[in-house]
Amino acid sequence: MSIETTSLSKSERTRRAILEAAYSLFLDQGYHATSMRQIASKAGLALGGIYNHFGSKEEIFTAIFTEKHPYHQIVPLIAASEGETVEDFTHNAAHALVDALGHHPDLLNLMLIEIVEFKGKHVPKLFDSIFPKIMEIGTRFNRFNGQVRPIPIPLLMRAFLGMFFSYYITEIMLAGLMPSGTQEESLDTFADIFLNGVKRQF
Amino acid sequence: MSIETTSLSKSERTRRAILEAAYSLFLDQGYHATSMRQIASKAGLALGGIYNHFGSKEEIFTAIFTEKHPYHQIVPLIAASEGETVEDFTHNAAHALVDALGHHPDLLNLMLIEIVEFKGKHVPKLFDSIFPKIMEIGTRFNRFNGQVRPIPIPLLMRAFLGMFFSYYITEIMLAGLMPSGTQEESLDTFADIFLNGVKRQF
DNA sequence: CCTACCGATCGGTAGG
DNA sequence: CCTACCGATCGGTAGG
Repeated sequence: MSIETTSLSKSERTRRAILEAAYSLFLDQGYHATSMRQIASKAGLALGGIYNHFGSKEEIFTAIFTEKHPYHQIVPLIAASEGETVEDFTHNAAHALVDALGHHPDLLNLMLIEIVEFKGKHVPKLFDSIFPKIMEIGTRFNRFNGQVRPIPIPLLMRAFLGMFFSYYITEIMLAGLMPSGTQEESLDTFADIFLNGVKRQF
Repeated sequence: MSIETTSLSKSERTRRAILEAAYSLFLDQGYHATSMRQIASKAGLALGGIYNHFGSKEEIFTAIFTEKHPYHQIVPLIAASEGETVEDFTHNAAHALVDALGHHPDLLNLMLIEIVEFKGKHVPKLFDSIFPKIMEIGTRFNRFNGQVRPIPIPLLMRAFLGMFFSYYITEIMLAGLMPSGTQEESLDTFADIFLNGVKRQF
């Protein structure tokens, strides 16, 4: 952010400020509970000024949803993970993810907002740009031929991503309430379960 | 609903009507996008009438969250599932759940609304009433001594519930977008992965 | 990009 | 339980 910002046009910088402000407010309060006035105030301009950059409140959300969706961080990270065996790869990918997402489960909130407040209506458009990358990861698993049980690649990918969703969601819902050790241990266990779950048995 | 309703006092019937109306509206639109006027209209009374039964909009949500939370359906179903082996038990529980929840993933929405729009602030109170039941299920897994790898019971329960969350969430996000076979096949695969994941290897 | 404004709708209440 | 109303706030716009 620091390097880029200085080289952006003033209009572009304002646009980013609006997106950043709206992004953090949406994560914190959800979409409908966030007002255009809050966004304007946090972005440092008057209410009316927003409409020079976005046509409506929903247009702001759409821009955020497609530009800042965690998929854009998650998928490349997984794709960049290394490992000769399924074990290595799964663990590396799992930890790269959690390291990068920090322990900020609210990154998932963008997706949850989309489900709760928009009934997933923006998903199809986003999906088009992401599907190829997901299948790319699928081929990574294919390379571990014989190490993985015969599960259709799309389902395997769904389960792999699902592992993270379930980790984060149960963390949000149960964090601190269940006596379940540290977060790292929990993730390791989740990764282990997935790993043993997809591995071919000998 | 049919048998009970007739034996309830008029006031109690109105209360239920309000809860039912609000429930379906919340699932459909989320909390902040649903107005008290919509709830009143759908429940068949005037706006002011609601306040004879609930002190505020949030009080309605709190009542719904604690009374109609899917946990109340999920946990007993799992507890009632049978099976001599971990395999049988896991599969029976998984299918009992999906049969009962129908294929209505939006039942999960209550929980997602709580996360997105309330930041989980009602969870602790709900958790108190549910924790014992969850641990009860944990002891079920304990009975399968030697069949399951040594995973702390709370973590095992978290992973088990997480399996369903991830199934439903990925279904919402990817349903129809990914070429991944029927829903039943997908659930079976999810259950299989969990099962092989927690099973002790021989 | 701001000021000043629009009509609409919000949650909630008084008074009967 | 309804009618009629409250002040506050909403998303959005005109005009400069």
